[in-house]
Amino acid sequence: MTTRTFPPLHEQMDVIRRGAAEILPEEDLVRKLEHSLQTGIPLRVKLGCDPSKPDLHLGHSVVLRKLRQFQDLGHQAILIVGDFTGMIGDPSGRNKTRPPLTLEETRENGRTYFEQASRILDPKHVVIQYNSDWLANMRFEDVIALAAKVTVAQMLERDDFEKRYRNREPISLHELLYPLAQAMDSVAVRSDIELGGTDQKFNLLIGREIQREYGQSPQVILTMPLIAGTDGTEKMSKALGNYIALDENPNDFYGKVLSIPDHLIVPWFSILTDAPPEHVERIHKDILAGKNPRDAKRELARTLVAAYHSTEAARAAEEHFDRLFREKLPPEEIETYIHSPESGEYLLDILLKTGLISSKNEGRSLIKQSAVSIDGERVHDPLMRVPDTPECVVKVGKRRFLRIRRADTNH
RNA sequence: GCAGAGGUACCGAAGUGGCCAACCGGGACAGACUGUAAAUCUGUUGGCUUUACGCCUUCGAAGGUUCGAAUCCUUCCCUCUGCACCA
Repeated sequence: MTTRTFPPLHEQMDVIRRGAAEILPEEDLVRKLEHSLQTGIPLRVKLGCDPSKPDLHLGHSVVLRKLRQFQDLGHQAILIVGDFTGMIGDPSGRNKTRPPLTLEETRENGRTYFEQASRILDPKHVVIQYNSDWLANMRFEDVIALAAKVTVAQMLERDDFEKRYRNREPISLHELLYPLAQAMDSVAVRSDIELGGTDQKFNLLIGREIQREYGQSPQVILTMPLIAGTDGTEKMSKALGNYIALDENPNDFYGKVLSIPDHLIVPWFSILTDAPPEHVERIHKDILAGKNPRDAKRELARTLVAAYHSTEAARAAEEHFDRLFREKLPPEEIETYIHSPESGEYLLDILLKTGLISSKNEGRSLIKQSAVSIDGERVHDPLMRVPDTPECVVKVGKRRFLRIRRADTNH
């Protein structure tokens, strides 16, 4: 363990507090930071990741960004891949038990998780641990002893369990063990601080209790607010489809940000970007003063795309968006399908084959709704064939395009 | 184990022998409109085709009754509640 120097206490606290929902207990954090300042030993900051759903989105970025801040302050980031707990399935926020994964699947997912998280974290200074390393070796009596440390009433306090119980939805016994497993992770890595969304508060607190049982100084817990998804009401989650993935391509990323309701502009700005608080405040005032929120939203979209891709990509995405939706022109790059006239294919066949429609019925109904056009001409006939031109562009709905090129045309 | 309730399309939820490919709501998709992929209004939302009151597959699973079943019967699987049992 190398020793190092850290920024002064109040500076660290300022950074750590920014955007946090809760720090419990704050005095412990101060104490731990002071200790680290004196000894030069970094704090061990734990974040658990759930390998059952390895697609990270902006919701995850909130807590990852916080972890990054700890890294930048000189502390040790510890990422726990829940490969073992993935076999249990975390019930949070969902009313269906997850299908259990195999250990191999969770390992693989853990890898892609880390890849995506590296867009935010400093990947060189992360310790990655797989919790099967310690959980898989526990004996049944160890598990029972662990389970004895909490009561059923405590477990049922957890909002998700309580709700499901009240709604007479199934709760499997093994789900109750999840918080305990997560707590064992804290014991295993001797975490000083554990990060999580506010929905994790319960689990994080159990970690404190169990660490104490094992004679460790309990971790400080730091929760981050959950952000609303693109629909503006529900929290961002993959299950609800209101998310923006971290590896979303720049164009979709930009477009999805622009589609959020106006009231999310300020919260997203302040929690998802590095924009200084004064700047966010300025934007907030401008909007209240009647400035068109579109401009702020465009800036937000550019900022986010720039953070996850590049400034260049952000500009290109904005141009692409304007081209498509303001000027209603086809995009510059369109997938091309080579068509041989003698094949006798109907337009619908081609659209189905290229995935622009998922069934011919869908295609027919889209044609009926005048959602299909060729080179700007509306298609009305479901038995339409490809026009006898070297090349044409088919548009389905607002966003689906296909260039069809005749096979004999040289290019 | 006993008793009661229940399992319907992406989700929620109607439907208890034919008019059911299945009301309605959400979501999704589309058209109009718009600063926007927002809001609003309208439409579509199992598949196939010769687009038709046509054909095929679907209402936990498998069988059966019937001219005809999501709807009735049998067996099985699963969930919830209560009781019983219980280290």
